[in-house]
Amino acid sequence: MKVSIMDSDYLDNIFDKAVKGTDLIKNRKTLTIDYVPEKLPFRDEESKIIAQVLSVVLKGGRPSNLLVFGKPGTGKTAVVKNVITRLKRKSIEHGVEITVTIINAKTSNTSYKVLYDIAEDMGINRFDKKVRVHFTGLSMGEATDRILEFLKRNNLHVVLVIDEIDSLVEKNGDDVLYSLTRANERLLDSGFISLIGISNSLTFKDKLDPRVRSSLSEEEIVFNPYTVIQLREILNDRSKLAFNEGSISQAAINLCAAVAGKENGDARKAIDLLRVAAEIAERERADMVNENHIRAAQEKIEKDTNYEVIRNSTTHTKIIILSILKSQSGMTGDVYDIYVSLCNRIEHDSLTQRRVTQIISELDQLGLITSNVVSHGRYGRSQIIKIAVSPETVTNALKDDSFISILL
DNA sequence: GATCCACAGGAACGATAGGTAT
DNA sequence: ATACCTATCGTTCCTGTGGATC
Repeated sequence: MKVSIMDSDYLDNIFDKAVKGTDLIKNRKTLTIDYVPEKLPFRDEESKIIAQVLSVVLKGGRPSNLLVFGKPGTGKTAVVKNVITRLKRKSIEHGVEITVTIINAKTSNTSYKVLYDIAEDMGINRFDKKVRVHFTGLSMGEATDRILEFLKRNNLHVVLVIDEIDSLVEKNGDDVLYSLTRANERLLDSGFISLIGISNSLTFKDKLDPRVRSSLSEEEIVFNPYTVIQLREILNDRSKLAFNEGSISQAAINLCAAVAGKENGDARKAIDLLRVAAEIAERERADMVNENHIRAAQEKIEKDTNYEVIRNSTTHTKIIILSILKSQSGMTGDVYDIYVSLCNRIEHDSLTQRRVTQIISELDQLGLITSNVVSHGRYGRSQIIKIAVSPETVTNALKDDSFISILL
């Protein structure tokens, strides 16, 4: 009986703690990806330029199209969003009507889905039952026509933000962008579209058709990565909002900044790291987030993402990952042979080598494996493929699949 | 220097699935 | 009922290539 009393004390303690809010974290929301702070440190210049470009809209003019470049986590999206909310506020003050549509090209990963999202966001489907842009079934041309028709009829001034625009072009080419940049010619004076493209890739422009390129990048702005010192200050600011006084050590913040600094100055990752570290510290019921929590968080993030990616792959992809793990040499031919024999063992049809190399290069892009092309002279050219994840993570993730677990 | 291996990776295309227009 | 739309996964066919060996 003694035990159960202790138990209940112990539980009470947890609940009390939770209720009293003696947690480390004061405001959890400020550590999530969606949170956009009021002021973004070190991005004044960039904000100014974007604001200047867009300010034309307040006088009823069409702002130049704008292309925003920068590595992930350099604050592109946040700055653009910030400027736009301010612009909206001002436009209401001045009695100017503008429509702002923000879409993410990575989540809506096909050309048609992009158009659908635009239509949805602008509210076409709510206004007009007859000329809706449906989820599917329309031709691309018809969908664009309907969107433009809608703009024309309502004389809308649209600022269209396409986030991660590079992933759209990568996968589907620039057809959509072409028709969007040409849209103003068709609209004449009834309404307009201003495009703001946000790209993670600096070489994005090279993949565009020259006509699209020149029209899309009437204005350009590059976001440089944050330095470690800047990251530290950002994290300091953020942790003042997020944590209770004295719940995080300066050393932990410094380490966090250093880690993220190594990863291209990615502020998003830095903040993510902070959040996971805080969660770990809370679970341990530590009274302060310290450097060890940051290190643990780093490990956890890496493991979790890889685990999820593998677990959610198709059977073929899983077998290929396993083949790479089992292969001694890591050469394509070797991996493929192993793959085929594994497929035979579970009586699963095997894919052609062409398809397998494609899947392998997809895995490479995800960072699950590394591959280098090596020439063996007379004995041909091949990739050397290696798993970039710990073998335990792989086997853990594969264990859940009853099909595959036999092969382990 | 020519040859030739063992692939890499582009292009075109088909089957299938989910849908609209008339 | 029929024509037509796009996306995804896969196949077939193909051209290109770094460098050890002849």
